[in-house]
Amino acid sequence: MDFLSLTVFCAVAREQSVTRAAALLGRAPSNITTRLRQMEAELGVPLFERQTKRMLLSAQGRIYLEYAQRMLTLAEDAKMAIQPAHTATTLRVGAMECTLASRLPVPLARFKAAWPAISVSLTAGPSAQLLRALAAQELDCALLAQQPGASFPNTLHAQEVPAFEEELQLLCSSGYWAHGAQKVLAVFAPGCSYRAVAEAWLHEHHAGGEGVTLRQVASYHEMFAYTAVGACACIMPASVITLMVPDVTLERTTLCTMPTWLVSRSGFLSTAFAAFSREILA
DNA sequence: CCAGACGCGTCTTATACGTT
DNA sequence: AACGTATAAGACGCGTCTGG
Repeated sequence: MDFLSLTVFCAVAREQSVTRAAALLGRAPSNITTRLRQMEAELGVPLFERQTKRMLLSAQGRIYLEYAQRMLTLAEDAKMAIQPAHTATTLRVGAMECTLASRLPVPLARFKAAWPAISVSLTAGPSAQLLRALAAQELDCALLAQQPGASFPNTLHAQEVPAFEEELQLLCSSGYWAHGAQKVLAVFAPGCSYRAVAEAWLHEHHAGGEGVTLRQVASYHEMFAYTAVGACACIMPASVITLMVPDVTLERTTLCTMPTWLVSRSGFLSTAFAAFSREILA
């Protein structure tokens, strides 16, 4: 078993196809097939269930994939330990849009200066989507909001550390709640942790949301613009409001604080991730 | 120590086979 | 017919062995 075989195995597992894995790795499909057969012969178990047009991981294959990825990460780490300036690697980071905008620019700049050979791939999304991507091994780590005490899904086997404390504020135009008209609360799509806070707040303060409708928006800028013109109210982190630098008079009421966690799969620790964690938690 | 012979592993190409 | 996997045959590169 060598690292090339592990790379081949991981590629087929990811693509679910020998042909696509072969194209990805720049090799002939038969070469990929041979590698897999050698691995299966050596291990004595089938790593894949061959279907008509798909290669699906067997139960043993799924177990082995985790180890294969760890071995490849470890190998990359070893190279980085020897030649930190010349080992190109990518750290896949997921983060909520607000965290990306308000919290990450400074630590990311510091990280890039200290580790120029490490590329950072950034994915923005709501917390639930980031958790799914983390579980599917599409991300190495993610920054997402979760109430203290709430647990992450068992399937993820997550390890998490608190990174930031966000103060969530209710933002609205002056006297917005005093008007008699139908009220609107701007929120992000389901899966956003702050939307859950907004819904809980509605439930508690507006009889389960009676008389208030939710308007789904795609960005904080959209949310802020609707709020500024008095079309709705919204709940957003104070750090994001600060970024907007509003020159309009809006009422701000602090509702609660909520931690943002740096989450990764249990046992995952690469040099790149360790360095990134240090910058984030500094 | 060096050069050639040899064996082994890995690769590609061509082709067969099964399924949709 | 198109797509995907498996197999066979031959080419190539590399390491080891051996004789000069």
